[in-house]
Amino acid sequence: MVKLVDVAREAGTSVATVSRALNNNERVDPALAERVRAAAAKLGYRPNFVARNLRRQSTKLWLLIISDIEIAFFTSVARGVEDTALKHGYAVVLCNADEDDHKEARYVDLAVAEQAAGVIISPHSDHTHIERLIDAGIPVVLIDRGLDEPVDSVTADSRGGAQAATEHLLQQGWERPACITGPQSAQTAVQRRLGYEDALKSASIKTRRVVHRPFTIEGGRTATAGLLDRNRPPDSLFVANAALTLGVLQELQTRGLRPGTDIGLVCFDDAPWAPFIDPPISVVSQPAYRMGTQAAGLLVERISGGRDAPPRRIVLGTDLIVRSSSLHPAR
Amino acid sequence: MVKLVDVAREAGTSVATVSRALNNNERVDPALAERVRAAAAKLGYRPNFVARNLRRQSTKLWLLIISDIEIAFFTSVARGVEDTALKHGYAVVLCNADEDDHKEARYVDLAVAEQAAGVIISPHSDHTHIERLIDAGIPVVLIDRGLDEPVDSVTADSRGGAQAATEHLLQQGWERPACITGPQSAQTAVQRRLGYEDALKSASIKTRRVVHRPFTIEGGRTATAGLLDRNRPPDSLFVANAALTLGVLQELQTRGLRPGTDIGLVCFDDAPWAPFIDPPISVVSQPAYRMGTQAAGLLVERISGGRDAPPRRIVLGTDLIVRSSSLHPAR
DNA sequence: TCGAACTGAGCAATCGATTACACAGAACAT
DNA sequence: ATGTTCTGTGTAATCGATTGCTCAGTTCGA
Repeated sequence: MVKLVDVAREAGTSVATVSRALNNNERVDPALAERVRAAAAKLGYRPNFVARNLRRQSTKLWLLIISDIEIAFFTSVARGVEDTALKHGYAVVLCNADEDDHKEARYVDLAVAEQAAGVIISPHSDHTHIERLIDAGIPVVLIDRGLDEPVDSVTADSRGGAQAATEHLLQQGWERPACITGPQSAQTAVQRRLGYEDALKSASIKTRRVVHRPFTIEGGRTATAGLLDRNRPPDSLFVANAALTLGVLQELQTRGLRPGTDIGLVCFDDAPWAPFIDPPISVVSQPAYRMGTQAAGLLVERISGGRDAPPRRIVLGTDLIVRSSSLHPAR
Repeated sequence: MVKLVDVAREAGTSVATVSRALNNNERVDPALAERVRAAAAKLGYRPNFVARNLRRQSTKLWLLIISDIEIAFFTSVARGVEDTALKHGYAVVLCNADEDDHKEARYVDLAVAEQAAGVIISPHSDHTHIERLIDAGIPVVLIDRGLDEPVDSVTADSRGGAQAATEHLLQQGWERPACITGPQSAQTAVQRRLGYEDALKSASIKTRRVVHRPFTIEGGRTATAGLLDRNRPPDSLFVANAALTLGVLQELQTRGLRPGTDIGLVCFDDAPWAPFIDPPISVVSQPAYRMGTQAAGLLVERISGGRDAPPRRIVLGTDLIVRSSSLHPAR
């Protein structure tokens, strides 16, 4: 590897001058600077970030720790974060915590040890590890899931969206809805459940029919099976995420039940395939990409601006997209 | 931040001893080592990786550079890589090159600058930047897409899978297939096209009907529109990836054409939603997770074992999964 | 008993880039 | 002509952990 001292030798000057010339020409003779640049190019010099970071005690690297990379929502978020980061000269790397507390902790430690410039994280549960980041003075922005901590956050209005979705089912004429949501530990799962219950309350429906499961296809399948095997099974479902939805569809298919005909269905989180399912799925859509850009924006401000400005919580609205799966056959 | 010297002071010894005690006790008095560990724990010491990496000239970090994070195939690969990496003590971060040469170059530079222990990459095109990695002595494993370079690689048998898919269409009784594939620059796109053409050749069909597009929903849509607007439109489609497939479905829906009834359809790459589309999509499935674990295995061997062992190319088989979209109504 | 071999621990060099400080020479003021 | 300021460059300290080298003290064999 060619290093600063090699460039200095080639250009016939000192390492200090080379460093200055290559960085921002702060008072370096233009002719010399040009010679240095030429020498660096000739030798193919690439700065060693490890050394630079050690000296500067800072990096241009963000960690984006997401709770499950297989959820399409997060990949859109990631793209939003990345596009914004790039504009501000930061590189973003993704870490997949996989809904696993232990893995999340590992990545948080990585952020500290590598002295990341900032972290955007969708915390797995309330019992999270962001304290370590705060202790280490690393700016943090929460995404998708908020916490009680005084930290910047960007979330979608899960509760409102869930309520709207459930009200839509009721308006359609479905009478016995159920809710399939994620684990109790996930704030989004709880919020979506609460929104569902808000709608039931307004409609004076007493039976709750709520099932918590991991946010997975398998979770959706078993939850659906359990609900349909009850004595008084639900006639419609509000499902809290796209992975769960695939499991629901699988179980419905097995039983020969057709959404929109035999059972009403609305899901949280729009997926690119939702319009092509048989029948097309009605969904609550979240502005995933925009959540990413907003979170990145907050992080940039937090890093460069005031570190002790009061935390900001951005809540973005959701849209109900009615397709066919939620329509009642009688109407 | 508490550092080694603080721990040394607390434990009443020198930094050298603390370092040794905290690493692998190589000849440190057990009692002293215990005192050191206690001091470290009390002070909450976390090693500074930046400094460690600089000194050791090596890290425990892998970069996984994938060409598009929104493709579900890659997220499965990522999980495979990660699970294996973890077992061997490496941390993996994902970088999304987004089918963009420039972004890919940025991440390759990041790998060099951060002195990554290894890189797994699905190169955007032949004109790739892995030479820089090789020059820097960083072990590389290619995934999904191979190159002419003498580098380890793990790929799926795209050509064979495409051929099998196309032969299946022909056997079903479809007579005028077309192929919608990715950009010429992507090796997988070309291989799948070639497999398609192999099948046509065996069946003595002369008309090729091949369209190249970016691997996106929009690409699938416009390709389908273009094909159907021809004088003699195809009666069936072989589509080279899941994103393209969504675009195809969109256009077919617009025109009121139903796969398996009005037009035959087989797609490369199984997606979790494929069974639930109307009608369920026949696909060629790739062992994505296993590709990830295999690639990680190669990288581990390359790092620890011989750096100059001859490169290995692993090609994994694919499975044709017949659902309904490819069936001919006459049969 | 004496020297060789070994053990455990500390000193100081090292990784590569940045930057505080020093300093020579030019430009300028008096 | 002499002192002051400014410019551009070089020397050396620094970031924090690792590790080669050194050395005091101990063990062991002859």
